[in-house]
Amino acid sequence: MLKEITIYDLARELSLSPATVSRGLKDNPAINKNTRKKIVEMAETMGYRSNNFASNLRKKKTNTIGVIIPRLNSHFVSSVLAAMEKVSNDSGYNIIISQSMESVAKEKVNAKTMFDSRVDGLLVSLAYDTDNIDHFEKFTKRGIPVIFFDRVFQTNDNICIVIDNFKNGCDVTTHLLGQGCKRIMHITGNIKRNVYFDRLNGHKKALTDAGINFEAELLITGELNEVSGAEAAEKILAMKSLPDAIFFANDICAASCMRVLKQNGIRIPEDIAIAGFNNDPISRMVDPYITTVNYPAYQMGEIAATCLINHLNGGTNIHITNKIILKSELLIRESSLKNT
Amino acid sequence: MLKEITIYDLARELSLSPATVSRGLKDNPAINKNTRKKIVEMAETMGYRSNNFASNLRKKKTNTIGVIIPRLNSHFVSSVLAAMEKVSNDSGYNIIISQSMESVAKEKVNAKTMFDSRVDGLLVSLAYDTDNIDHFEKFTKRGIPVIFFDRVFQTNDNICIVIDNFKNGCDVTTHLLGQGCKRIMHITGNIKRNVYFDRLNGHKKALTDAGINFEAELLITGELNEVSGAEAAEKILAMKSLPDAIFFANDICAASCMRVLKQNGIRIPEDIAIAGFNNDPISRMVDPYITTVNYPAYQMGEIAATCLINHLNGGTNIHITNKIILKSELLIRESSLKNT
DNA sequence: ATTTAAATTGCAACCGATTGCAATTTTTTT
DNA sequence: AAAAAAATTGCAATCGGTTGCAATTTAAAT
Repeated sequence: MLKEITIYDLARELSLSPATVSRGLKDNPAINKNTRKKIVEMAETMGYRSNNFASNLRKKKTNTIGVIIPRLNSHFVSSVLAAMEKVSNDSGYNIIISQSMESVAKEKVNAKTMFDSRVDGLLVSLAYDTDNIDHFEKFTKRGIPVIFFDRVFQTNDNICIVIDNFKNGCDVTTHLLGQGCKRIMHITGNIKRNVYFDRLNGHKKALTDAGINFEAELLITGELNEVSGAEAAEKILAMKSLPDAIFFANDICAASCMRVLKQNGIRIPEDIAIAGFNNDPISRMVDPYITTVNYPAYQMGEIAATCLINHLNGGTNIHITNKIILKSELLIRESSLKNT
Repeated sequence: MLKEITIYDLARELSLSPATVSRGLKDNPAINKNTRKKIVEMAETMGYRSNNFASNLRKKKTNTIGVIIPRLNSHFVSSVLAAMEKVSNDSGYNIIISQSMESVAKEKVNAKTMFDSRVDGLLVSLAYDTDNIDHFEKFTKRGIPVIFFDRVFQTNDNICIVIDNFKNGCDVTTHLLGQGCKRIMHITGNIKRNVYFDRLNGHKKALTDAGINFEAELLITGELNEVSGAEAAEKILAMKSLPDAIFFANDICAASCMRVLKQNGIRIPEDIAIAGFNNDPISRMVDPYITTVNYPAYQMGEIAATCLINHLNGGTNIHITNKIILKSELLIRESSLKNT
């Protein structure tokens, strides 16, 4: 069990003061170049490693960013996290990840844990049923920046990074209409959640523009997972008059539903055209490939983290910006192409 | 911007010493029950939160566990992490996650970062090409426990948590043989990696037991991802004599390959039976469902974390155990059922 | 050679919780 | 009621790095 080397050890060895050693290691411009060189070399040979706790204690800064996500189980989330991790590490920040498991209750607990661990900033994508963000107030009150991404709750003084769900929803439905579809179902999640709310409204807008009435019967809200996809299929098969297209708010649900429909002899896209959302790899694994909306997950993570870190480093002031909208676009594939 | 409350503030308010307050908050038995009660209440009303850095600095313990994984993009990894997170949080530990992106180089950097952040323990699943674990030596030298899971490198003095890949590999192939298959391909990853090596050997064993020679032509090693699955399909379609079964070392690759085969008119399982590995959700999203091996991911994460934390808390001595093997079993589905 | 300015380095107080040991108070025993 | 034991509480040092300010050294200006 080796002994830990401190700046005091280095100082003694170099006949310098700990203050000078500290500054030398931190590239403080007040330190002479040669002195710095000696310090760094000695640190190297003695196997010194800085003690973050001592440093954090004094600086009242943890160099840690907290990330709260609903669940760590989609390609989307994985990509976002990969980007956040890269950006953070490159800037000398650590990240702590925690999952709300789609529950506000757990989200609140997680927020408290993050608070108690004194993260310097927070990146959050909200749970399924979160309908206010009071539990993040204690952060803003203490001046700890919180940035929301994807699943957001917009207020006047928070920052959100999103895609244009309304426009994308509208694009998908417009595309389906363009394929001659008239009875378009929409299968989505909790419409209290911005992403689903906006996609639905985009869908409605496209219908209205085409002079078609939105029928409540053609809307199903659920969990948007594998199981609910299969359930949706059963419901659809039981309908007296089938839809000619289905727009899902995510690809997993679309793929799962499509499978059951196919098993029941429905031809995709001939009988029913299908479109999903997210460009999850699964959309390219099933037959036919599913038309979807490409979601710039990696970029979203990158931007969210960069934005937060810039702010923490005193660069750009975060509070000038209020909303960042990333570009996302419709990817048309076989599952929705009726006329070729 | 609220001021942070410290034990000194509580002490002043209660006319006690900081030492007593500290003990009171930590349920030290030396403190009188009534005093403790007063302290806790005052802490509550004043909104006190403990400063981990001061505590860590003094105690030389971080209450943080590091997790290094190849990549955060599979259902398997997500499940493992979910479990680790739960167990850790329940025991008052934080976790830091980092991805090696399947590269030893990055794995080494990550290990260094973890070391410098002074994690109390480490949970590791190795990268694709890691073939020694020297970069974890500095941990063991300092008495920091390291537990390997899934992708491991077994030596005499480390702990590994795994499934019986050999047996499972053997089971899969035996099942395929039982369906009357004779030319069974195996598509796998880098066979330097234990998991792939063992599955391959299990496969060979089953063949040998059935009196069938292993043909090198029937083995493909690759990245085991979506792309490599499609590539494998092309290779197979180009073979003069097709295999009658394919055993993939993961489900993603199996699903992707199956899709291309189907597009080329190959019937699954009639022409070629297919089996995967991991019980990834995708195995139940494609048509037909893919026969696979159920991998107890959540339990693996749970056990790995529990084991580490028990050790850290001075419970069981980790060094008595050397290897933990979890139960995993073959899930037979349509993709491999030739005779029904 | 002096003065003035700039560059280096050191002093010493902090950051906030923990803990061995001593001091004090309370309870029990004789 | 005095002595001994047990229960509480406090003192003060410690963990290791940071930083405002002062002190010293070196370089530039007069």
